[in-house]
Amino acid sequence: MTITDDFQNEIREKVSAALKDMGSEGIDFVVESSTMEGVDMAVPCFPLAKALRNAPQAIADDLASRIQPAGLIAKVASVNGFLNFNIDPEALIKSTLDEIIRCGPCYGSMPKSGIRYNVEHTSTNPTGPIHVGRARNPIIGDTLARCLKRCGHDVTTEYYVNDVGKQVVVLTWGVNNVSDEEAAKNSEEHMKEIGQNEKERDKTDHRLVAKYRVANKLMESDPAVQEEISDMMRRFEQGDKEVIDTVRHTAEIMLDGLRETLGQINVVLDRYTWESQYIADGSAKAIVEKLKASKYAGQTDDGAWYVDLKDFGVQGKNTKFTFTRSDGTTLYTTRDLAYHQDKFTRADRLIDVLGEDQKLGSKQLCSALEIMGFDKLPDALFYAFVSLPEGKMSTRKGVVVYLDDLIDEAVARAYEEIKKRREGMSEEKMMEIAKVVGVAAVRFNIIRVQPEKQFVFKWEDALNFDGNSGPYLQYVHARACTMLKKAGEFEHDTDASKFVEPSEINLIKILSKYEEVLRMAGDEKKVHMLPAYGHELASAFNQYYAAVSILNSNDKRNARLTLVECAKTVLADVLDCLGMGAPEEM
RNA sequence: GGGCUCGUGGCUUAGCCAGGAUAUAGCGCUGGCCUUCUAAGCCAGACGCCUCGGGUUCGAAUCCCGACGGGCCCGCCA
Repeated sequence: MTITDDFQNEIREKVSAALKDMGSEGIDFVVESSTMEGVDMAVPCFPLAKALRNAPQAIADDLASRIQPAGLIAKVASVNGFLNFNIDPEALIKSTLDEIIRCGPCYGSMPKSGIRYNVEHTSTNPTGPIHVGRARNPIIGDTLARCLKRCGHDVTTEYYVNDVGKQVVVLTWGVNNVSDEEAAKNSEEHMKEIGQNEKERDKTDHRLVAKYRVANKLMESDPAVQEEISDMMRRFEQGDKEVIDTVRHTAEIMLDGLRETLGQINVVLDRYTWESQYIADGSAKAIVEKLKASKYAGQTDDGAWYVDLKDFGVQGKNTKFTFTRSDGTTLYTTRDLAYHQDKFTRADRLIDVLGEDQKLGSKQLCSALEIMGFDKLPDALFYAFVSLPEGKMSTRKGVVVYLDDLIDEAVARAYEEIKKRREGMSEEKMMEIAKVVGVAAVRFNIIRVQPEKQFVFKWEDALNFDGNSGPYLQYVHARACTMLKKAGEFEHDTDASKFVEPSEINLIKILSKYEEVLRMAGDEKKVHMLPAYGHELASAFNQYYAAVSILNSNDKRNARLTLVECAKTVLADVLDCLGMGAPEEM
């Protein structure tokens, strides 16, 4: 419950009472935050016109005359058919600042809900390094998880590792049969193809993917290799423990590389769940039996089982959702059902962060769970694909930017900036800050765009450190920190009468909105609201900073420093929620 | 062929779900501001038939219908 909620409730009560006075009890109306400058909340009176048989302006005038400013309502006015309200600035200022001082980093966070959330994200196939197209997934997923925690939920993040299927088998064959020399040669060609002169980096995922590329080529050109891989596939399907373990082991090595990359951008997952587990423990088979027993189940002439989902809103020429092959073995989707069943034993609500290509699959999954009698279904957050200006990202066509390269480039760029402006700073310190700043630029650039919008990756934008960017927010944090350091000890002063500058009142109003933003970003899954808020906050701080001399302000010094500290506290939490560091200098 | 989704200044983008007053911000552009708390900054300015056409409404960027343009999907793949 924020002060804005209280304010809104007071307006609601007053307007209801006034309407009752006017003999129109119980009429519905809305209280909305106003876009007009100098107005906080408004009740549009146009919808009331019909019921009251009067002009909107007249109604607003009438209502305004019946409502006296009291409590949080400082001013009531009738303008153009709107009933406008202003919040008591003193109450807003005092309660906001006191609350931030009282809560510290937890300001804006909501009380424990007791709800267990499971956020599955990233889950890329362990067959190659993460490229910027895939990077949207961990960044959205990790940010959402951080927001949900602040909404009071218990959140677990999870990566579903696909260690079953042809791709990982091919990878495994490559790792065991392709020589280092062959891989190195392929690596060189590949780097030339994607237009880079450097050597492919010495990191497990990059090393292994070279062997995967070679294996794929050999499989196409050499029937003997094709046969070996098919044989492995057969043994895998039959449950040959040796093959299954080898494949899993390979996937684990690959995953080490991916985990390292994710760690670079501050994404750490709580749990890794292996797809092969659901074959081993028989739960995928149990799903098959359950679905077979349903009235929607059927079998093709070849013996493959499916459920028909035409009654579940699945459209198109093929409404059948197949869950076994004709030989009775399970499919990826069958295992995914077992996986979701498992997740529901560990969490109350599931969120899957998925590429938009998974939309139909996700719907089918939900329908199948419904058929099996699940009362709760997973929720999905879809994001549109990332492409490059030259077109769709594709490792095969050599149109690709690896996340590792993007991070390196951003950090190098940040290092240049620091070196330019901070003479005499130690090399070590500069590197440390560059890392934090570069990563922030990368994450911010991706999270700032609404997930459902298509995203064209541009180096120019990703390496932008100005304006609406991660480093911009960090810069403000650093500014606040150095100012507080220079100020030394001071007493908190939240006396509202000391805050009179428009820029400081604006800043405080923005601070007061943080909880609402977290609720939108978390519970409403609108993750992109958070970077927008961060920019708004940082921008307001910079305006304040430019307009008011803070350290030399006599009787207002403590009050202003208090505001700087409060802004710093909130901004630090915004940065943390975005998975970005909050440097004290830069 | 069918389904889903996006379309907002030169470029990127908020607002759309819960319709309201002058459509948000950034990049880029023009001009100004560092002997004063970090100029990764601040201030001022130019730039918009909110893709198009209908409809609903006192009122539409927002809701409905239709077109056009981009993306994604319609495997006994994962």
